[in-house]
Amino acid sequence: MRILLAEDEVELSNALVAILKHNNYSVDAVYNGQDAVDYLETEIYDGVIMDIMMPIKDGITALKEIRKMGISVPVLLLTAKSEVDDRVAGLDSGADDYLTKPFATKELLARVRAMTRRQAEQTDSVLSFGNITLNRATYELAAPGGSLRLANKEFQMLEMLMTNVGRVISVDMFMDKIWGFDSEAELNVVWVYVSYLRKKLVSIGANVAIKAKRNLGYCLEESND
Amino acid sequence: MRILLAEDEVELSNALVAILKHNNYSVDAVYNGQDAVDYLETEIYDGVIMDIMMPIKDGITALKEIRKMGISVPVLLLTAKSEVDDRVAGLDSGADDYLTKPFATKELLARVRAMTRRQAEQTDSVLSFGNITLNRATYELAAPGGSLRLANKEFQMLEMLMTNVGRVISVDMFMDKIWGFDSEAELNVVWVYVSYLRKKLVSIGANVAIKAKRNLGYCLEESND
DNA sequence: ATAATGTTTTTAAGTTAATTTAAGTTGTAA
DNA sequence: TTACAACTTAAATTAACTTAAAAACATTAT
Repeated sequence: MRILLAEDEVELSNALVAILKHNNYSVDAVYNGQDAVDYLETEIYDGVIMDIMMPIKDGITALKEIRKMGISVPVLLLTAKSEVDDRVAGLDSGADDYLTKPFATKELLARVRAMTRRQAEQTDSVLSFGNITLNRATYELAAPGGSLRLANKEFQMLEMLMTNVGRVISVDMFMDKIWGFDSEAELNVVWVYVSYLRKKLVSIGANVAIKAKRNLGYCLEESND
Repeated sequence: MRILLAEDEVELSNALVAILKHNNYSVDAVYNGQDAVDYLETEIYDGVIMDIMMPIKDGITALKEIRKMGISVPVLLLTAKSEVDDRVAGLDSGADDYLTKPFATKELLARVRAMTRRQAEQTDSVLSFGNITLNRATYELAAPGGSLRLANKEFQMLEMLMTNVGRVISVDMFMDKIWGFDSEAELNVVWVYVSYLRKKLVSIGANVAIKAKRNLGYCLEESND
């Protein structure tokens, strides 16, 4: 689940990124309304958390612009106590929900979940490629030879591979999306999980394999044997 | 019992959520008519409390839309003293009842009870899965080996599991629906109640079990032994 | 009011599974 | 044939889950 966070207070932004990452969201952070608009124009997100008071371009203006462009991504506005009027303006401009600062992280997460739930129900809950299927709701991986449940990281790796069939995914990309830029983890973990996944794919008789492209990364390929 | 509250005044909304939660309702709060329509389209509620004056889409328009979509959930309209005419329009548009602001919380609760009573009489008052049955009116849990009465939270947990057989329910979702965002309770309580329910299920010889899907949540499964 | 009872939440210690580290092994291109 | 990238495995660490028990809170009976 990809979230764009537009918040100019660096400390708060960093804290939110950490919290959201820890809750299995992929987060991109920007620090003003203009960047938010630019990012939303070129990338696809499942939800946006946007502060109202921001330099260069405020949250309301940014929101109006993206709605005018026909981008219907759900938006959660952050407002300070004193900005009551902005709140109404925000909802009028196409926000889906708002939250008053300061807020409990628990409530933020709940609202983000509520915001993205509809979105999640619409996207395909079962991915398939070759003779394998991956259930996004249960982490169940199935093939003719059997089925098993993947662990969190295993699932995220395979999900990335299956939603990017034909493209090569670099180790860095796995690290960024699954572990986060700032992660302390060694690149090694990616290799470890590739190894685990391969073993599991073989064990259930899958006809797809994770192929290494030396110096580039990995991609999923169907083995026609 | 799930209630959708559509009220744009944040203070009032928060107060009502607290009161309703305290009276064993699960409440989702939205702050405009459009969100109310969206929520009602995707989720099932036992009743709706809707303010008339709201940004983006007013209560009457929202009500008309949901009736047009064939959603027959009971709706209680909140109207300001000055909006007498709206009241008539509201009842014409398919509202079940209305209440004039300001109102006593006691009266609100009485009306909500009245509103949901019919609904409760219609919906299955006994859930069943495997060899267990759960009586929604008496909180009685029964299986071949005996029966017992569940406590409030125990009941709500099992009710959620039984109305979502086959789906995995996350700890966060339990927290959102049963305890509410603003709850101070630790995630831990969910684990504790799972433990209680398991013990009780075993004690009455149930052939269903609450299975943990690590990192995802819990689901109910029939054990075919 | 007070005690007795039942319910809910917290604490804490034990158990299991997932994740990461680290160190050794294999494969491949220059 | 060497150097580096890719891979594998086992052990160590960390996080998720389970359960028991006690504390906090609420309700009912005495």
